[in-house]
Amino acid sequence: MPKVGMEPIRRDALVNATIAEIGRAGSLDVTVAQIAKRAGMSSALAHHYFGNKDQIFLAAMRHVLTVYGHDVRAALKKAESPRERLEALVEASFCVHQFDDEIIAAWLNFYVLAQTSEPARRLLAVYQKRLLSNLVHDLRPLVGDTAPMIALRIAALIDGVYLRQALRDRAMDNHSATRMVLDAAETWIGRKTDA
Amino acid sequence: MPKVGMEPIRRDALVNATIAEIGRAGSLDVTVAQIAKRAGMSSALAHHYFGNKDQIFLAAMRHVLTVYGHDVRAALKKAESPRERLEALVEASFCVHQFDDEIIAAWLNFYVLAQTSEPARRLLAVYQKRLLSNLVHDLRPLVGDTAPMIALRIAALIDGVYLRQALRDRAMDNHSATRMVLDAAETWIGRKTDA
Amino acid sequence: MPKVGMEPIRRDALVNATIAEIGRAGSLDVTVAQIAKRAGMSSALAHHYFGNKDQIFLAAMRHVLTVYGHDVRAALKKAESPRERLEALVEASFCVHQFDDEIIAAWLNFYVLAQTSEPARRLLAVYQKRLLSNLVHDLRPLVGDTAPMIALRIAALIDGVYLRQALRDRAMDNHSATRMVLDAAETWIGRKTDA
Amino acid sequence: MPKVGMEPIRRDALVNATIAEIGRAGSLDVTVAQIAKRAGMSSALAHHYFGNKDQIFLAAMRHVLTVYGHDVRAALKKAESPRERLEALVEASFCVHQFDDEIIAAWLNFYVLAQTSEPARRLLAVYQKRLLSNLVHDLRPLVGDTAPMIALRIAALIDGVYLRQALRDRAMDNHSATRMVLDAAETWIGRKTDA
DNA sequence: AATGAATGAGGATTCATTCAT
DNA sequence: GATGAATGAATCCTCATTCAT
Repeated sequence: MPKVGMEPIRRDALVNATIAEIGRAGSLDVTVAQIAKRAGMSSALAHHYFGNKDQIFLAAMRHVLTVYGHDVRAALKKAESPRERLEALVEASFCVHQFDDEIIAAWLNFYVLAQTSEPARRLLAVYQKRLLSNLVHDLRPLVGDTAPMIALRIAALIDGVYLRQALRDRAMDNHSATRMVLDAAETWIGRKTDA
Repeated sequence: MPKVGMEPIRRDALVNATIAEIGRAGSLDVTVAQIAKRAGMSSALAHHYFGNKDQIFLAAMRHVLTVYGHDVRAALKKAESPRERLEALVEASFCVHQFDDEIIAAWLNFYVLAQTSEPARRLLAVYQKRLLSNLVHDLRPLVGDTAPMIALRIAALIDGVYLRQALRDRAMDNHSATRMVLDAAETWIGRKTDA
Repeated sequence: MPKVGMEPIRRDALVNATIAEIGRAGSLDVTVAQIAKRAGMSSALAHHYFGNKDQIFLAAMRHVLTVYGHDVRAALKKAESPRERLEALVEASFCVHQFDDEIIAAWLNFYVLAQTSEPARRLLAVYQKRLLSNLVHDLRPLVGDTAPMIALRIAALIDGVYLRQALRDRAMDNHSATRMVLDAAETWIGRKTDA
Repeated sequence: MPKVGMEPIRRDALVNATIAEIGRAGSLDVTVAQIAKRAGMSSALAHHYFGNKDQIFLAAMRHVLTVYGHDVRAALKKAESPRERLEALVEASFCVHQFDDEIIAAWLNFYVLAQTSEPARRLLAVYQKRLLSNLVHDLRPLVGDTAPMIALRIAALIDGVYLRQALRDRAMDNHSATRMVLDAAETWIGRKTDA
């Protein structure tokens, strides 16, 4: 067995384990030992690769945001009109990679982490800014100057749906979530021209 | 100094200190000692009055929800039409007692707490259910059978605004927040009768 | 209600509560608060009357030994021959006041207390010495110079029966216990002359 | 210093330190920190290896019982007749490993522990049952059907001697203790054949 | 006489992190 | 590269004890 090139494998395993453990615990009260165990290694090794617990959390966050970014890009690739792109953005936000109990719990906790950790806050801010600018970009042809305002509403609505989902009380599937946001947006945009 | 009847005073002090500390820390990683110190007593006394840390957190949560409930009732009292009541509900959600950095941080963390603690989950669920049923009640005269759906959108929107506020990035004041939600709702409701 | 003359009542209540709590807990890990609560008063009052926890334990110990002393004297009063007195001593050791789960647990724990507390050790030593001298006194007419040796055996046997009883495993009632010790002693003493 | 395979060494050290500390304190009021310190390590490491204090106590108890078991087996190996085996059993009970202040204090406290802890109770019960069945087995050729009764007497006598020893008052050495129990038993058995 | 109020001192337990191998 | 070993620094919680009333 080659001992070289293990680094990316180990790091991936830790990142995934981190998300899984946060999901399981429903909070950031997760020990490095738990994460490492799930990732199949010693906690010492986790430290070796990441330096400290904060870095592990940040890497996990980066991973979630990266996957989300991929989902968005993939969805946008298939879209051909502004309205399709808009739908793609919302769909991506609720796509199966994202709208999963584990990931939702992770998102919620990343918001909490962002209260304490400046790097975490920055990561989340970047994601929000990107979503907003995407939304504005695709809304402008449809609604003109009210695009920023409506984009903000849509973004907030998406976040709100996530937050409520985190309570698992009146759970929705990803399709209903997408529909709900798109239907709400529909009224703001005005009757469809194409879509 | 009276040496009797301290219990309610101490409990209040602890509850307030808890919210303040959660706000300061931006997380539930707050020690009983910190809370007790801010409340001006020993941690032993905090345990004496609340039994354990969870109970302290729950009491703090109950307090926040109670204050919110008061705000809602006060706002509703002045409202005279369904539409006014609707506006009152949204306004109360963003009223100055609620839309304060400290309280917002507390809310966010209570959502996290609800992931772990069944009593906490129940408390939040009650609050959500009450908000929803209030919204539905006042929307029905305005929009008929779509009331539940629109109520859900409004509730999600409110939560979303809170969540984004928690990042303190593009901070809104409570008026803008209220306006944003009401404007968004306006489109769904339509200018049926009046205000 | 007269407030005077409460002291002996309170002290008795505390002593009884102490024994009961030690019995319940099966150990000396009993808090002053628990004892005071069972005795129907505040722990502060318990301290007022006894000074500190050690004194409470010692008083409880003294009480148990005193009751035992009474039982012995009462039993001896009815006895008319050395052999009857001997039987009376053994019977008293297993009489219903003594051979009760609560009291047995207390005895066992007093032996433990005696390891740490010199006054406790002295109390137990006094009890042992008195039992021994009683036994010797009544054995001498029956067995002559071997009395001290046989007394020691009987005393040890009694203690051993107590110790095994503490495990509640192969529980005996007080009659069987008495019989067992007396039968054992019988052999050492030789065939009965009177009794 | 080897940095691997420390576990058994550490566990042994902790077990011995536990017995020593219980002996020193004369009670179970011994902190993990004290035990760990005597064993030459941090209390965190003690927890790492044993999980919690109860497990440490149980391990210490198991150790004492195991050593006793070894002593018994070793003594029995040299015995050739029932009577010799009987003497061996009693001797082993008072052998130098057992009849040591530290170990006696430990035994006494394990009896107390057994009041609270079910596993502890089971351990003691096993030891008692084994001793009894050994005694019965070797008494039967000597006394026939009264073997169980006499076994019980002997067992109780042994325990009683231990209990009295715990007070350190009229301390015996292990030879006198053995003699005392064997002499007492002699009368019950009768000088049937010889040894 | 009686108690609620209050705390300092501790004790079990956890955990991130470091280190030697 | 990998890990078991090890610990200091917390943190929750308990409790005997004191004090003001």
